[in-house]
Amino acid sequence: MSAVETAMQGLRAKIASGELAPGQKCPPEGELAAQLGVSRSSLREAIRALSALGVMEARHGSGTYVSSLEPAEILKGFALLVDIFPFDSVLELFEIRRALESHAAAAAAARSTPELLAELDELVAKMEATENSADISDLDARFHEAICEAGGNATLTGLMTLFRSRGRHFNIFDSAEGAKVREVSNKGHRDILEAIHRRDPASAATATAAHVAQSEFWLKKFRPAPQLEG
Amino acid sequence: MSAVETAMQGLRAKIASGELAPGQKCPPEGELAAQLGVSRSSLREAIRALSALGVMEARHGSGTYVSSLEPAEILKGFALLVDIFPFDSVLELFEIRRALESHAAAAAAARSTPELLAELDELVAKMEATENSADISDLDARFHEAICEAGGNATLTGLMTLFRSRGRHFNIFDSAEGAKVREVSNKGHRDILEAIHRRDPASAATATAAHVAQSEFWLKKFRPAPQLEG
DNA sequence: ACACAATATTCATCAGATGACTTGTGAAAA
DNA sequence: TTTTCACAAGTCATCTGATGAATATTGTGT
Repeated sequence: MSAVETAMQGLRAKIASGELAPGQKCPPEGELAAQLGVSRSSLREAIRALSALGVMEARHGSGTYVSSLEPAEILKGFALLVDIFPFDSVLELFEIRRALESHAAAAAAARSTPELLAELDELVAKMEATENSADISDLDARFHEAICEAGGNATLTGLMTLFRSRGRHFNIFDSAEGAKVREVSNKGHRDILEAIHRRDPASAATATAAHVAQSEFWLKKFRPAPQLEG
Repeated sequence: MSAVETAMQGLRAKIASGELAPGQKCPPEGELAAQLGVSRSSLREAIRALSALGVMEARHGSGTYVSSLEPAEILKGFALLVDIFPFDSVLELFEIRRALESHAAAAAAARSTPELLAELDELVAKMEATENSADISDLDARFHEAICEAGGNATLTGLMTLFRSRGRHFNIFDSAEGAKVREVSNKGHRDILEAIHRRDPASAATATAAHVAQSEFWLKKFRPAPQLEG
């Protein structure tokens, strides 16, 4: 086994065994490298790899820490990854969104609270009141996220937020038929919202599936070039 | 921006722009480091991070290559991650499995082929014929994977295989009520199989949801310690 | 008790040297 | 001609040591 693999396995073992608990500070690089029997360079590469996976976090001047290990938290680090997926794969993500967001919407409808309904009402009203595509995109993202959160599964919520992040770069609200897109999108949100108001999980699920499918349709139709910032 | 971040962004940009295409070989470390304006050490850490994310692959003595960038392929690298998730998070993964595998099973039922049916028949027959828990675990995994594959979404298939990988470590077939577990599990597989034979997507979905829920129930009940190898 | 400066700890980066592995080349043998 | 083998070049892997930068701690003076 290579030195870096040795270090990664060693760290993984320390974490899995509880010797290094989530949030805990690790020994300094030099000491840790000695413990694991590798050089500081190799240990640093191992830590860098685990950092990329969201398992550890190195803070300059302070130390290296084990992260929370919550899937929802870890998923946030993968946005960079989704950005470079090929277009066809993005379409596969939409199918997954369709299934999972429907599921979450049904759960949200079953357990909705006045607070959730109030927030969703406000978001939909704001979306219908503006034509600024950036604002709409933000409101739309929050609308879907709030429903996922209400579903009660933080991992699912994180996964959906991650998958949506790529779609947002395509800015379908800015396309040639932007007005039409907004109109149908608003209608979709209304349908979902009403189903949740009625505490109707089945309708919430089908409305959400239809809405996501609609987004997918537009994305396929326009297939605008993604905006790569940075 | 730190040196390693600079290198990662640079590599990401080269990949996103197509300068480095999937499968392509990168320039040697020294040259790449010079291009990006960082030291070899920093570049190596960046490459190590991208390797952990499944975006690149360094082959000793040969060179560094850009990976296929297929989500299904990239997901395979995350098994290490799922291994260290806290137990409660694993339960959240089961809810996701329930939704997604149901979806895939419905799709598989709608588009099943004689080849798929033949394989599933054989897998179920073998599972019913043995009591070896390791074999059963393998066959069970293949059964679910084959159905996901038939669903036609490679990303979804990869995601499910990843999520299942953690559950397998718990070896519920070896628990105190192993015989009972096997019996109910086999019944669940029969139900799913028959629904697919009948080309009945709705039944396939509900049978799959019930089967996954059953697995989740047992896992909660026994909560056996995971076997950490390595 | 508080503010602030000095000190210590720790990660970040760089440079250079050496080892290990892969690959292609060319010569020798079949 | 084809196959086999040794060798050399190219490349990644690892280690060491030194220096810089950010943070945490300590001590001091008010």
